[in-house]
Amino acid sequence: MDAVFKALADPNRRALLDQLHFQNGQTLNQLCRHLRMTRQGITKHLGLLIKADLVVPLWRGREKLHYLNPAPLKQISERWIDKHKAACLRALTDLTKGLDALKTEPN
Amino acid sequence: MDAVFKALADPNRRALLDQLHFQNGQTLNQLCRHLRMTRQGITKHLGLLIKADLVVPLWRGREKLHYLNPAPLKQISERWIDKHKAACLRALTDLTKGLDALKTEPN
DNA sequence: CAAATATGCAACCGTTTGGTTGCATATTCG
DNA sequence: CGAATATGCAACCAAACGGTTGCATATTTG
Repeated sequence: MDAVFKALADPNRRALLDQLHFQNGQTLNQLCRHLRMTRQGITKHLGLLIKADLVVPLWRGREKLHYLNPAPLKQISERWIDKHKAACLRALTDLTKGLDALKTEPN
Repeated sequence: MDAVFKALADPNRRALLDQLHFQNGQTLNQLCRHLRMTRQGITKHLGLLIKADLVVPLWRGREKLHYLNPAPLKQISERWIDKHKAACLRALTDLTKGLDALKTEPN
């Protein structure tokens, strides 16, 4: 869970996910073409994505294919974001109540 | 957008959001009681949450009340996670296709 | 087998991050 | 007003991060 949030924190890693979203199962070298960075740098980013289980590597000979795994994103959405989304209305009423309280008891 | 992802990357900040989710509109001192850290440390974390617009501060006298703003989470969910969730089935078929290709052309 | 290709691993380095300490400022209360 | 309370601001520090360079390893190809 923490690994997923951390993995999503970097724009380059999100770009890698987007790239795989555009075409799944790309090799490391293929992914390197879309990002101006060293191969080794990208390897590190992919390492975090793999550790967070957002990407699944698959060896074919000397090539390493990379596949998206949407499960962790689904989990985050269900177990975290939806919980906060559900409180959307409540949060707004709380905030407006706070503002009202500010008006009615200005000091 | 990037600020939101970065803000969510730290477990302490997620704990602060959870705490506000439990009780909205808490002051800085109130939030300090639930996290073993200096007040100044928490101030920094809250600063990032506020900059990411996940938390809205509201001054009442010398107290600073903190309210959740669920809008950015909703955006992330809609514009990012759902997009990837939609590709869930596709990603799985891609992966199994990759595995099949591996079996049929083992070398 | 030798050359080329695809990747891994480790060291290194500047910058950011997470957290602290110390002190200043503003508001409330007796 | 003076004391207590609630917070802000800045400097500082160790650790993590993002990225590079250099070299090693494995696989394919001629």
